[in-house]
Amino acid sequence: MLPIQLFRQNKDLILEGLKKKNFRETTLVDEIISLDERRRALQVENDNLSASVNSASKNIGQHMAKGEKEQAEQLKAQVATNKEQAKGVSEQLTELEEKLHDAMVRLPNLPHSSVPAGKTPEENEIVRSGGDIPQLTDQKLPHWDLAAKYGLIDFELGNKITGSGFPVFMGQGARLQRALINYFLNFNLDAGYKEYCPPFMVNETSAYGTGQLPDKEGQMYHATADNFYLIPTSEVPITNIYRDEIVPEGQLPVKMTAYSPCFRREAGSYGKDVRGLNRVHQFDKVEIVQLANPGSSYDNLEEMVSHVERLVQSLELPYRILRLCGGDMSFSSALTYDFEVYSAAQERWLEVSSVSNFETFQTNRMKIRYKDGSGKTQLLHSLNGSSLALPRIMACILENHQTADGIKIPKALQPYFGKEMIN
RNA sequence: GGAGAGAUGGCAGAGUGGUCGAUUGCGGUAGUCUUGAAAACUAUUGACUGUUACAGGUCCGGGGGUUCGAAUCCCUCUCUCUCCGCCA
Repeated sequence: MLPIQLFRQNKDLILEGLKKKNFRETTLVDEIISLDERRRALQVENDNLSASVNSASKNIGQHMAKGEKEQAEQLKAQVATNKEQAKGVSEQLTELEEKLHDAMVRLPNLPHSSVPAGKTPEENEIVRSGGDIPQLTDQKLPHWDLAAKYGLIDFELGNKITGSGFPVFMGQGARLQRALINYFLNFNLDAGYKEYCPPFMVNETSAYGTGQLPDKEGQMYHATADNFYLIPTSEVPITNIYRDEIVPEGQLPVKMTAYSPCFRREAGSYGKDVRGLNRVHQFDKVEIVQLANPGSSYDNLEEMVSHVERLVQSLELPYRILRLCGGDMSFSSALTYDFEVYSAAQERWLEVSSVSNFETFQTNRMKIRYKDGSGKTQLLHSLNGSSLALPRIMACILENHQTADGIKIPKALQPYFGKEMIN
């Protein structure tokens, strides 16, 4: 949610940003401005009525105490008419506030100035790349075949137990999952992140706070009996830890990390995108989240990007970092870097991490604030990134590190996996 | 699941219809004293909205009601605690 002050002060900036993000319903902006003006006028009217009721009520009390019944009765009559008016005004006010709020939450975040214009993923900007693409033999296999060959993952069994998109990891495959989770968490801890193990279901307020609601309603699994949502990422519970909090400036930046399974309905996906581990309904991910001082949040973003980069490098995988164009960015983000790893067997790039600065878009909804040097309460900036999502990392490890003798485990991972090879 | 008790400012904890946005203590901040620190003392210290700035308005778990007036009375929802039951 954008701050309302921005609409009053700099409408053009909003329109420009929305255009870059290819957001079409720009009439919402004028609607918001006019709703806000009407709301404030009504607010003043309402406040004045309340003020006169308040002071009259005080006087009534004093008259009653002195036994001056007549004056008291007169004031009562006056209060009654005031209250009649106030009732109508406050009903209108509530209605306007709701309308205003509904309009505000439908607007996406504005892109940072460095975001390239563009509508499709092809227009994303390649920032840099690293690692070497391995030369595989003609016997190279995609990960779903490797998973079957070494007994690592059973996709069919998942169908039987739950449905498609719920793979069963087993044997060395299950062990590799556990190794990756532990390695990622430790890597994040070493960089100063605090570890959390949050609930995997959240209430409506939390889902709304990080922007999943109302924007992505249909993408989350919904436990309707209790009105809980299965988390699509641990960003949701982790960021909500600080909902309605004022963080002491000395604690900034707040750095948090968590492992969680992630649940996504992925309605509308199809084709080669969903083969094997490329797109599943339940997967594991280690997330990093920061709450940062607005003055330095883009430094924090760069720091997170290079953190994730070192992690990808340590897995000995070829990667590239993209700066997403306006049209490919998420609803809530102001600037997003995507990490893609090259799958030498599928001969395509797979997204494995997405690192974003949300500026005040989430914190405005969640009221996550700090006190600045002059003692004024200000919104913090929130940032997050995957560090890392497991399925495609696993796919790429299997595919890129396959040899005739088995699959080589990257050095950094060996202490966690306990072996040098899957064979 | 059953029965009972409760939810007040960063924390603890008063307040059961009328200057209560809220006594007090702790904590925080500033100062006095001190070579410095501690202690002691003094002052100050909630959030939101709104105004150029004042003023004004809202908030005592959420929502609704009674009343001229509600932290205080009534209804309802949520959550917490205690006991019983069940249970990884």
